[in-house]
Amino acid sequence: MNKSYNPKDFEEKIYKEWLERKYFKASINKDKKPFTLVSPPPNITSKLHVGHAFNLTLQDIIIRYKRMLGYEVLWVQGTDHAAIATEVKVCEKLLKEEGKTKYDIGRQEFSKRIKDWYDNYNGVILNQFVKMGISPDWDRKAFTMDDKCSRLVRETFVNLYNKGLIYKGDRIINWCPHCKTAISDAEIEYEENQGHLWHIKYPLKDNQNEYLVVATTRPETLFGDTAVAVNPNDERYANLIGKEVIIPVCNRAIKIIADDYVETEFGTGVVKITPAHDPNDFEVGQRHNLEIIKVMNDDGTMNSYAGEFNGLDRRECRKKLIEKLEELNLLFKTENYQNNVGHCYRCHNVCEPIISKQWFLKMEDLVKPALQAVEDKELNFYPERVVKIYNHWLTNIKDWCISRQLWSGHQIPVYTCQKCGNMWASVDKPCKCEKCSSDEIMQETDVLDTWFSSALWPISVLNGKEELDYFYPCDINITAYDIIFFWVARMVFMCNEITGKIPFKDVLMHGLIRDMQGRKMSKSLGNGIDPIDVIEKYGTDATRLSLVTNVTVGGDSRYGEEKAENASQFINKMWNASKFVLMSIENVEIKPLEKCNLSYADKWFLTKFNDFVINFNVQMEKYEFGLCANMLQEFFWGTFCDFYLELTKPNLQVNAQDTASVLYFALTKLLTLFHPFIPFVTEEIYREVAKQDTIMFNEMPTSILQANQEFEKEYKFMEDVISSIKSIRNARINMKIPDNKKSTIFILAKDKDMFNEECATYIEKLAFGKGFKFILSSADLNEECIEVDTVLGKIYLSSNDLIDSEKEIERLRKEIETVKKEIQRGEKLLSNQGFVAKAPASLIGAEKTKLEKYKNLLIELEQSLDKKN
RNA sequence: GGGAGCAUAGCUCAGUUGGGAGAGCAUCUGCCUUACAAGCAGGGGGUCACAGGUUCGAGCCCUGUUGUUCCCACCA
Repeated sequence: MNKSYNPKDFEEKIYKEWLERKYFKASINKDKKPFTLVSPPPNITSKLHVGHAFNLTLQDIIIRYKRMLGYEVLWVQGTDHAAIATEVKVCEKLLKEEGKTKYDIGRQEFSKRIKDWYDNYNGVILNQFVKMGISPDWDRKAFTMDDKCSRLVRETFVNLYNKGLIYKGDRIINWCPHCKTAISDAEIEYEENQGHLWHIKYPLKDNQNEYLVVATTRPETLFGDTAVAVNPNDERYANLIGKEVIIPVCNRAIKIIADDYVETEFGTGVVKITPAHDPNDFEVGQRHNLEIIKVMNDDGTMNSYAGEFNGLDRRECRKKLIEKLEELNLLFKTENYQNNVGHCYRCHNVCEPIISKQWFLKMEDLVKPALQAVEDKELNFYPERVVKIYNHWLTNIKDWCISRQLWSGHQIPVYTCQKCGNMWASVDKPCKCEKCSSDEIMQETDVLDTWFSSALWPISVLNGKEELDYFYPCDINITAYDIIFFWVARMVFMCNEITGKIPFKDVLMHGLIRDMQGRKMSKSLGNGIDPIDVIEKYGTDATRLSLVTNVTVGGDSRYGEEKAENASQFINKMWNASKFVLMSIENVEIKPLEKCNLSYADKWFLTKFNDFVINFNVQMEKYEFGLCANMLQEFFWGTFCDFYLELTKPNLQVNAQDTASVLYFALTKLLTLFHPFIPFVTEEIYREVAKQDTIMFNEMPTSILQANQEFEKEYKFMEDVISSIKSIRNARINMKIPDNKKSTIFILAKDKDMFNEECATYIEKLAFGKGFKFILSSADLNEECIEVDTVLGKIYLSSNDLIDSEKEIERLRKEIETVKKEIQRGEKLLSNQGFVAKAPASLIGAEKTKLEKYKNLLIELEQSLDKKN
């Protein structure tokens, strides 16, 4: 092993070897139980960011953990085609440079460009992912535009279409004028907007001196008004119902109608009804058979209905129209008004609710089993509170708008005969009409929402029925909570529709990574951390460990580079401890643990280790990876290094073979436990220490001790030894005894049977400096010494040079105070009738024992103090 | 408008069915003790947001308040 830890020495090398040796391969193996991880693939346009790094680390931890527990693990990585994002990039970068639009080159050529672009980029993101050291089966790398995925998309569509679950219709949808496509409700992000509420006069047709005042936030839509509405019970306007008003500027007459939808209290109690541009107005229009007038073009400019404003952008039109209304004295007043305006989740431009002919997937029936599965605990969320969000969304869901007016993506597999008008869905492109055999058939031009294909991912990554039977349903989906609607919910109901089975049992929804101030990382704030930079500086292991340490299930976490530095320091510690073990086992023939002659220290450590491993596995099963990472580090550093390694040092001199064998056992088990978290360094050390090819397939320890091994007596005694060591260290520091003073130590032990040479050595080595010599004593000493009371008994340091009487008296006084407080506490607790009556007996017993102990200690301490005075 | 999370040491956070407030970083003190100064040993530092309640006992359970973050929602 190299002298110091440097991840650059081995991380890349090891990953290459893993790939060459096909360690990540997953295949049907009837001797093993499968474990399948399915999580949303990254967008092909992505760059690895901290969120990905965190997500991938969690996924790889569970995959490696389950692999080591003996499962046949399957984890497929790949990319999602992200139609909108890609199309925008190709249009606005590639084509713009050529001075062309997609319409100039036509759909066929454009599709070719898109494909080229995908071919170029597919793999870029995955190569970045490789840097995280993850272990998916790369041979199965998938892409949502692959033939296999595409075919499943078409099959699913046809199936749903034939069941009558997919329909085409005119509905109000969200239109992004920048992306020039419809988007679904889930893709809308509402942002607070400091806008205005304009009160506009609509003159009565019969008496143009009188008018109704209509309040609106989107005045430019007035060109599409086909009525104004009032509440039927609103007495103010009762006599006007059925009469007509004139739309200002537009000068068209529309009816005054009555509808319950109008709230009397809001605004003026009069609402302009624009069925083409507002979902509520659309419904009102349906009820009253109103005409539908669309006043905007696809790019957000006004059309000819807007008269003189024709061709102006909607925002520009609004400005000019208000000016005009003011001019005409038709603007009654303007109020500041705060409302929520929908923005496109991709380009962040304001979207327009607009009427449009689109394809929809009926949600009502699909959603039922998705809700039922959660109810039946067939589908579980971690943390559990996510269930509420999931249920709420699914119970209030509207039909899903699945069509997009784009040229990239899966084209809707619906065909229309130009001759007979027959419309049908087909998986493969038909060449003739199925009814009249005409070859004049046209395919729908729209493509499907990217999430339609994404939702099929758990199935589309599997090959054929046999794999489906073995690997599906999957075990877990690990995802950030921000895409629960896009991915998780849709995967559930779509996959269930296809297979009749919920696609995964557990969903682990982790939090988001924020900066140290708790802000979202974003380009505009410039507070983002590039995980590649962190990896460059501290290595993959440290990056991974820093991401998962100190996080809770579902909780957001704050991240700064210093966390990677801490993790790196820990790994360095592990490196050095391993070096020590390596030195110790050199030239030693390693014995199996059950044949070792165990020391007190060994028994103590193994007992602690055993408890730890059991608890570790319990937490891992609960997906408490953050807690596990903490526990591991604490155990390794605090228990293994700080105590056990130190305790083995004297034993190595006396009994090298047994001691080294236990050390070897402990280290290899520890490395195995750590491997899912920090795969590279554990592999590197393990190869060196165990002379094996890899640690990757080691059996994950679920216990350390055999069932018949009981070390309780030794364990308890060692706990006292350690406690005494701490007491002595304390005393020494308090009395400022320098390390280089020579002295003899005597101990008056309470339990002489347990107190052997071995335990004496532990105290000598760990509590004192090298100049101290230890002697087991049987009587009180008369000469003046420093006396330390410990749980084991009195310990005396004999050299007069050491004694600083004042310091010692001070220390004794301080300790007496502490002990008195303890006694007070115990007495108070035990004299509490309620406590004695209702607390568990074991607790009362423990408190009594403690009180007794402290009382005795107090007597001894007071005697010591008397002697001094 | 509805819902959820969070509030614990100077900072980042743990705290598993209620049973003596913890870790890391930072700070202070003493140590180059043959794995490790990226280290070792030790110390200081907390009204567990606030106010009630349940209980023998509350950081933990209940109610309310405040602050904060987020999600959902068509009030023109």
